[in-house]
Amino acid sequence: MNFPDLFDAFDAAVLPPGLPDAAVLRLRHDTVARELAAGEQLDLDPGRAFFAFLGVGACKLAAFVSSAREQIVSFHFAGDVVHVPAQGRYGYTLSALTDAQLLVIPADSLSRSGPDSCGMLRLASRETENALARSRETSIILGRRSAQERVASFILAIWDRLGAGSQDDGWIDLPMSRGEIADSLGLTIETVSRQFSELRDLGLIETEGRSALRVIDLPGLSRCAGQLPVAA
Amino acid sequence: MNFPDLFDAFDAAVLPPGLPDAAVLRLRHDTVARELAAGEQLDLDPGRAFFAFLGVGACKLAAFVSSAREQIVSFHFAGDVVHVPAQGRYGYTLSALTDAQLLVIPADSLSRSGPDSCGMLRLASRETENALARSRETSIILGRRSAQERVASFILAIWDRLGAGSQDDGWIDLPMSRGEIADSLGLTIETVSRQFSELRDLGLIETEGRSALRVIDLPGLSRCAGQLPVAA
DNA sequence: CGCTGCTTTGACTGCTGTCAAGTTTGGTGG
DNA sequence: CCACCAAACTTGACAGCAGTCAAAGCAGCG
Repeated sequence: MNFPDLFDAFDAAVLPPGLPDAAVLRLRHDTVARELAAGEQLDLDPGRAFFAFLGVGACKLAAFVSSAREQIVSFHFAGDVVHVPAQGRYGYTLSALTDAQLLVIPADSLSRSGPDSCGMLRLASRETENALARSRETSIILGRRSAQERVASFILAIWDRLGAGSQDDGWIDLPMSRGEIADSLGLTIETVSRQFSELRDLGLIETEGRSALRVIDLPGLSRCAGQLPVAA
Repeated sequence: MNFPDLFDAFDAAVLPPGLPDAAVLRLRHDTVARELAAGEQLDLDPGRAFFAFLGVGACKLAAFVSSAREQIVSFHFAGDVVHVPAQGRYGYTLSALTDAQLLVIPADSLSRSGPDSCGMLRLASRETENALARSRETSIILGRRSAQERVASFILAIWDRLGAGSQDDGWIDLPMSRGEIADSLGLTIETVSRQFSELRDLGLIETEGRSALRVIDLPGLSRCAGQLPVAA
């Protein structure tokens, strides 16, 4: 996918309808396309915040905590808009899990003044709010859940995200390693592996090779995740 | 403080300068003042998102996880703007730790269309972004830190927030209980209490009664918190 | 002064991290 | 097509930290 196609996809999927052409054109002007190979990391000015629209592939947003370990803030897939914050107490990096194509949009280009920029601002506000909601859910999972609940929650989330549109045989491919799963759940590789094995032994999931995964018993897995129905 | 005083404080502290009078007036019209006694909970439409400006007092924003335990998302103090999200997977509540006075502003009233509303949108966007940054830091702390590091981080954060403007003798009053601290750090009451005792035995802090606290050795406490200097 | 609820401390258990082998996987080059 | 290799994954043994259960100590308040 080249820049025009990527931008069109972005326009169709994300931009609110009815934006003035001038605003879209200016946004298009500020936007840059990037192609990342699997494992490659997006190199940006750490002092500025960005939004990234992921057209193709899968990415992780990670905070640098120490040389030994990073905390993965979120995983993203085709069609997602990622909020990459400016460096505060921690530095953030966006890296590709698979070959990826994305658009990079400086956050301040969405919030520039001007009579026609309200739509852009609303977009930025909405995406930031989405990111906030996801982040707060992450906090809840990290604060209160056992290893098994975390892994089960993770599988459910990935299943929700990748299972629907995937092939009909019900298998999905995890684009991230066990280590990356561990880094996103605040666990070690070994514990993640053990929990995968246990969920397999319980007959809730099936795995094949490093990355193939199938959920057999969705309600059972939800129970393992400690999911409560949303309080009415 | 009555409504006009509260709103003036909000205007002075938060609203960007140069907003059109009409926009400020409309915002003022959509804004409601609330007074909460300690322990009381703000009762809002759970289906809508709000911003709250805390004029006086201290509050906690909590997510309802199970009947046994809540996850406290953040603590807030006089002058803060709190983002109270609409109910998603979890319901959120804002409760007063001390007697509090606050302004409640529906989030959509900041994002309503109109040529003069860009300033409001920018405000909403900025506040949401602040909340996101704090939430991501929380995730990092919950995911990767030991009990002692969490408690030390918590004390440092509170000290930063309350220590500066406080009395000159260097004591601050914690408005939250050990249980609430535990709920915000993903620990149990007993562990929090043990860590307070240990930090006291280490000569890093001093406590008196339930709520009085003084930091004696700030660098030492930072070391206990496992703070890394921001990577250059 | 005595109550109630919060906090502290102690003993013990269990989960998860650490360390250390094995085993599998998927790719690479012969 | 097969053999080999490095990296990723799995499994086991063990230790340590934090949770659980229980009891005692305090603070604030009528």
